[in-house]
Amino acid sequence: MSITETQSHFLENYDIHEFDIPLTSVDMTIFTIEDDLLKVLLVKRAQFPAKGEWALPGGFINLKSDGTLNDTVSRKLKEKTGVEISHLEQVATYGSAVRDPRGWSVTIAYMALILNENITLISDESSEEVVWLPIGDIQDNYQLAFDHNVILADSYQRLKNKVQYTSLPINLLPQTFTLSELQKTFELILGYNIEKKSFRRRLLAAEIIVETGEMRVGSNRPAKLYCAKASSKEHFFQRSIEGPRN
Amino acid sequence: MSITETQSHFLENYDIHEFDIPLTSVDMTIFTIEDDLLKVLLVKRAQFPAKGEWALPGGFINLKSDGTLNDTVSRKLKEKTGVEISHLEQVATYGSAVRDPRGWSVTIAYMALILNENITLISDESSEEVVWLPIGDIQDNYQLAFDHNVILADSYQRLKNKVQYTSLPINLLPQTFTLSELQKTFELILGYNIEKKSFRRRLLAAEIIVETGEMRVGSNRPAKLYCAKASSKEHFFQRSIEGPRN
DNA sequence: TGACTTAGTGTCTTTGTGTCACTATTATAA
DNA sequence: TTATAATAGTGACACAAAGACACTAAGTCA
Repeated sequence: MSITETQSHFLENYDIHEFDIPLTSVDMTIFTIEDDLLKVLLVKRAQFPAKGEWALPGGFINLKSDGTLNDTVSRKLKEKTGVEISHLEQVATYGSAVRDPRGWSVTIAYMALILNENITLISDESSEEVVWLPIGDIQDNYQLAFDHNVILADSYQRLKNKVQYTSLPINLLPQTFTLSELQKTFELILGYNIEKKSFRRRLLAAEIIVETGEMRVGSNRPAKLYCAKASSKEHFFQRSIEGPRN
Repeated sequence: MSITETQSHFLENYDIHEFDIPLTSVDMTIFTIEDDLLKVLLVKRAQFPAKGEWALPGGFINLKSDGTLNDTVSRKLKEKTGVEISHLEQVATYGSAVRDPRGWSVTIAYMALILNENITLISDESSEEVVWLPIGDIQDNYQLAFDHNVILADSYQRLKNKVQYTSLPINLLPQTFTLSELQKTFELILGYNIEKKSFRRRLLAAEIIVETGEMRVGSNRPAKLYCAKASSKEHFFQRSIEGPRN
């Protein structure tokens, strides 16, 4: 037999269930800004295990319909929020014998940023409630299912790190925005204030946003509106942005 | 029934094989420095699928003996090289319906740095050959099994990125080393030369290495020997190190 | 009209890196 | 013994980008 024939033979007789393999799922930390707070989407689980507990949304890969892991995650997000993702990235994969009572399990954790506009959260048979909760509130007062507190903390840390040297927060704002609004978004995530002049210099020098010509009018002096260049929703700066030195 | 009793009942009747779950494995890109070259460990697969092809080392989780994913990876590394890892980090997780001919599969990719000293590579029933190959050579001339060329490229990119703003290369050197040796290691990985003065200023200012008091004698002027502080094998610098401006 | 608020700028300081010529200390070979 | 090459290590200025902060600009609201 040739190598190819032998391999075909091998595959015909291959039974995936013959070996012990871990349960494998995806989970996601979906961030948005609402009422000047950084919030995360949580679901109350309607099924065992961890029935009735708060958890990050997630689920199993559909081996029939999902071609890739990204398909699985996009599908899950759409099931809960009905919207497209603005920014999605893998954070880390967690696997151990004890993190799920059903046995050895692996979960691939993602972080997503979405714009909070016209979103209606959707419950289904797997989740009896779906809500946005402020990140600080969750970390202080919520005991999440499985190891989701750890996953949440890691995702938040990743977000904070990236906000120090990328333009990620643009993904949390609408099409057009003022520099003050953008700075406010950075500050909400980082948890400290940024010097106005440094911030503006940095963003304008990067040439990743463009004046629309319109102004935001409302309270006090009108502000220039900007929109992001298509390719610049994840611009990497050369240096990190710092907080106040004293 | 209470919630707890109901959950026990659920678990007793839970059969992991009832659902379709993907095949889940780990793969690792193990880097070392040998003969002034950055090299990666490859194995020639002795088993189907991809029998006879070169691949990154990896394998399945042992649900009995491995408590965590890290256990799996450490075990695999020890099987091939017999040594402990100096630095290990998760790079990314790859999953799709087509990356493995056996069906839907997920692999969690790790990157490891090890010191190339007194290592004897070990073949076993799963790999008929185990070798160190220069990274450039692999990328130019080797068609690896599965999607391992992509995994290798991503791992190498991660390494290069981190070398620009961390002290990772310390993990590729012995206990004591000179600043020139350390600089050479940075340059090998980055692929460009660093200005000597900038490099030394940066490392000394970070206070992550200490003079041992000994000198490396040999050719020409003796050089001070340094050793890394325990906690500083992954120091993060505030700014990236750059190549020459022109 | 004047106080208040938010938008946006001018400019000096600070920090860390790039550049590059210079000194220092050894091996090696004439 | 001395010159030369090679590697180790430093001094000093230039430059880039961020921090600090006072200032001007243009609106709202009483």
